[in-house]
Amino acid sequence: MSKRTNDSDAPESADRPTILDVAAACGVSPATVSNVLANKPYVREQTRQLVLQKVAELGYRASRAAQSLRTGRSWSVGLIIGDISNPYVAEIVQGVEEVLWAKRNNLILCNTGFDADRKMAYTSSLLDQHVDGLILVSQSFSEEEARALNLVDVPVVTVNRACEALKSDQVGIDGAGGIRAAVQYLAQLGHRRIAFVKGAASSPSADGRYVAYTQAVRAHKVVSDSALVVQGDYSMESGSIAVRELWARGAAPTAIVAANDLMAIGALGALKEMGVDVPRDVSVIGFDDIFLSNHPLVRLTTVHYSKRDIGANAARLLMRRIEGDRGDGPRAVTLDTSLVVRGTTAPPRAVRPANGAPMAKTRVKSMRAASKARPSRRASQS
Amino acid sequence: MSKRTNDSDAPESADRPTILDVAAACGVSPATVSNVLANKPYVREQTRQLVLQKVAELGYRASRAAQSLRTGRSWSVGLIIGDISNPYVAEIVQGVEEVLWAKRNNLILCNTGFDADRKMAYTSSLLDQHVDGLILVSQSFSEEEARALNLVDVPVVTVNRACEALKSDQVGIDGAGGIRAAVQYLAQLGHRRIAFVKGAASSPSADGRYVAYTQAVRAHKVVSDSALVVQGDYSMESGSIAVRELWARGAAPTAIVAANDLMAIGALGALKEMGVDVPRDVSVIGFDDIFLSNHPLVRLTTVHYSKRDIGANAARLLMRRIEGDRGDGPRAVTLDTSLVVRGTTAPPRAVRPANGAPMAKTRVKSMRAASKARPSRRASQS
DNA sequence: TTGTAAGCGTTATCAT
DNA sequence: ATGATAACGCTTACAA
Repeated sequence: MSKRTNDSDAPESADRPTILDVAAACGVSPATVSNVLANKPYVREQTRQLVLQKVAELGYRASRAAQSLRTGRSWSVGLIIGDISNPYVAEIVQGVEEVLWAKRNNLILCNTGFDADRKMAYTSSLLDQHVDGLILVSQSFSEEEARALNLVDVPVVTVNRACEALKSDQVGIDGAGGIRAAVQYLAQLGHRRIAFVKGAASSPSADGRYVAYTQAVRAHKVVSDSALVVQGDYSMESGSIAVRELWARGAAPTAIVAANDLMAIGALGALKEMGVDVPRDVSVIGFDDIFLSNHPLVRLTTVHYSKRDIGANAARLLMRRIEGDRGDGPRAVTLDTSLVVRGTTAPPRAVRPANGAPMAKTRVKSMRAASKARPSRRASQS
Repeated sequence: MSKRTNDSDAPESADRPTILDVAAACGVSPATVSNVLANKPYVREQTRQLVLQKVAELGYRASRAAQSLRTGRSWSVGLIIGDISNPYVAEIVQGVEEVLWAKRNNLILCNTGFDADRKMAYTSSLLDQHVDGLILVSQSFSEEEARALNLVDVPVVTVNRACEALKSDQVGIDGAGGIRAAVQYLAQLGHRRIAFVKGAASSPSADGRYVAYTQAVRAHKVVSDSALVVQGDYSMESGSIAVRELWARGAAPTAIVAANDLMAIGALGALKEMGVDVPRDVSVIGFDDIFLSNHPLVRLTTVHYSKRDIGANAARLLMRRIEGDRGDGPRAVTLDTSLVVRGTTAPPRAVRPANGAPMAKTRVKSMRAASKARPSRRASQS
């Protein structure tokens, strides 16, 4: 019998039945109930049925706290992100959520606002509760931080950033390939003065994209001029400022590549306010293909990749590690990008009469966008 | 002494120190360590210092699982939302996250995709882990669901929806007041044919906004015609469709009020494609003031309210209950709205010459937008 | 002011 | 195939 007061006269008692209640109801030991619930192969079919029935009857649900305490697993993973209201982050979260849900894991969301203290506090709180793993989006731990947290044993995967301190798995996108495809496409359209709006100064991904821009500019023999490069910080606002800066410098470009969509869209806004027509006077290409970019009012040509896949891949990588995969060193998955041509790109004014279709709506794989001759190559291999 | 193998010769052992290790290191009992950590008033200052020091030295952190098991509290709350990639949801989450963080509570995020089965599965999983409370965004439990989950005792607060089954606290916005202010503003501008795009058919908030529209139309003696009302579902797509439907019906309106921004923006897209100029040919007002709406390319006049405040209020209400407030019945907080006049509204063509400033950028409290005579009144009181 | 000991609800290791 | 029993790491009476 249960030690509780709820006997059969009061079956709807307020507090939850424990495994002992189930065991008592079945006339078996708690261990057997546990074995049934864990699908152990050696329980007699008859007992299994009985237990299952009583479990349903009593509405028994195992206490996660007790399970965690006993097994050391919490069936939850921590997701540490910088800014949940950034539209592309939401999609990543969705991808993560989906695969975790499939494995009945919980997602514990931590929003740091890119504050290092909060990141540390959150992480150690997650460690307190024995999360089975950690996913960091656009964040990383320094050697020092990793040491302070004593981040041993708990699997970590980073998104859009490497973490040298741990040798953790990571998933990212081929940012450089995307930028190359964008520059190449503009070059083929006839543009010679292609400006670049850089991402946040502290961001590794921003560096990579900038390097890719400079390489592509050289490769396509297009004008390379430091006056065409302006620093942004990934925010929409900084895109507007960048454009004004560009024009203030004199020699305006005929095309602009921004390191992300938010800045490209900010640029679009500034251009509109300045009375510069897109794409007639200037072409604009972004990076990310956020929700907003496909809107009829925006129709931004941009580098596309699946945010949801990023999240899903991160979660899958993590689950593999959690499930015991100690395989060869850190794994890294890099997702492909593709250029989506929408309404903000066209040949520059000079060559325009000779060339049609400024509003093409095709989506093209990065390389194909520029080089019809070799349809099977990808930007990431160029 | 600790029963573990890590004595002072191997202080950096891999597995985490327990309270016993700390107690041993201090030469006190585990209870004392616990008391120190719980800030019990009666511990000797000297002991407190010693314990604190050793705790820091060993890097001891209490196991949440053990604490939960013992105390029944988990220091985490579940947040059940329909669609995390909806831009306005992200801001609500941010508000929730902020107040939970302040109280060092965890946020467990559950994305149901508005699927009832997933909602139920997630909820019972949250219950398994003894979450201290639940926040439901734009969702609710039926009597039956509530019974199936045995949702007793765990505090719940709903956002943008009531839950009659529980008599839970709720936070919402004065949607009706916002819609009234929108209609009133348009009427004062001189519009007579004001269309309305309804929200999702199953949504209580959509009903409320529609009712407010009909009342306002009557109050302002503007044309009331069922041909001016079209069903949407809160999606951008449905806003586009609604506009085409409206025009297909013949007598086009001179103004459109949409039950949310996404639909209003969809409408803007369709109007652009149809060559109908906004605001010259038709005015458009949305509801929500999402991030997108303030963009230079969009500049949507809309009903504003603080999404972050909604989240913060929900979290605060919940924390009060968790902390033991059993006060008088369900509490409800209703946040104010205000009309933000941007670029998508102007007087209708007929009266336009007589009236200026179609691009006013002022933000106005709802009522003031329409009635300069009584600047202190609010839409919610009209 | 501090220590002892019971117990929270599981699961794992033995026996049987 | 099933049952005792001992942890897991903490908090909290209660005793000292």
